[in-house]
Amino acid sequence: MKLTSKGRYAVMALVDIAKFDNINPVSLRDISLRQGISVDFLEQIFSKLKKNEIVKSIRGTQGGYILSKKPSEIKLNNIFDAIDESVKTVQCKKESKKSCNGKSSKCVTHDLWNELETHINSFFEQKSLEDLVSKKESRI
Amino acid sequence: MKLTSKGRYAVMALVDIAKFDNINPVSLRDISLRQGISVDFLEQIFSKLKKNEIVKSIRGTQGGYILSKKPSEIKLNNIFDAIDESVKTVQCKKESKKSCNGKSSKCVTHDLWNELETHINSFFEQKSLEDLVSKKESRI
DNA sequence: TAGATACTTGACTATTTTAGTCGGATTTAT
DNA sequence: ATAAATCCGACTAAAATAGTCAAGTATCTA
Repeated sequence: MKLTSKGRYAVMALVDIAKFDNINPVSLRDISLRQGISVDFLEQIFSKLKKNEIVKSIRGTQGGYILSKKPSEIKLNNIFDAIDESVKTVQCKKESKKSCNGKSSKCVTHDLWNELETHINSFFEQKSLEDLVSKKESRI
Repeated sequence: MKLTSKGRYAVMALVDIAKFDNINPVSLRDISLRQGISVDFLEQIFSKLKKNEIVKSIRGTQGGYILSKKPSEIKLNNIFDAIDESVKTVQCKKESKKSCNGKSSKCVTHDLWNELETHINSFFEQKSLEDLVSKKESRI
């Protein structure tokens, strides 16, 4: 199991935006420079983030992106869902019924993978952008 | 993030073996028939499982594989480690020091990915083959 | 209003990973 | 001897990943 660059970059970029005041939009160029991610790749990612209302865009000079919610309201699972990078431990959800015939171990492991998926998602559901940003600021 | 077939198959195959008494070796052909996994692919997987002492092999007719430890002593992380399928949330472990320059968000997310890795691994470390097999037997 | 900046969109591509396949060799019970 | 098994390494098709590229549209500023 491994995390993709797309997922990692999405979080990095959003943390980058969250660090700044939400007043001024942050351009992809700035994020690109600070985080070392190509603008073209960021465009792809932000296209989906926008479509799923994680960010809002402002076009034109001095434009960029701002978070569409407060950092505390943006959980990691929202981000991963938005960019189609959520956790998948089984290919076919409907397979469970067919294969539970006693002979196969699929039945047993199917439950296992679902448990695993739930376990990982609970992590993503607990962490918000604010958790990541405030760590840096070390507030009381 | 997703689970690979190799990892899923490895667990399925080992659960299959664990269901039988550890007296008689189980051939890959039998596992193949029961679980619907090609023998050739199973060979690859078992080569590594053997190298990492998860299973023992008996060659020749009536040969096959047996678990080299008790099901309760084989944790999922042992299996995933054996087949190089462990969790990887960061590419480069040594990158952390270089990139923590204050400008980048890498520092923050680096900690996050490590937390995630630990979180997932704790799941794998708790689950043993026995947990999976006994679920089927529904003992008191 | 010209130009620069920045988002928008969709197609394209190289590389890597995945999920196997294939061929042949060796070992061993019957 | 032969059949059933593990062993071993090379090979490959398909999919996913990690981008790149090109052409457009909107908006601010001088």
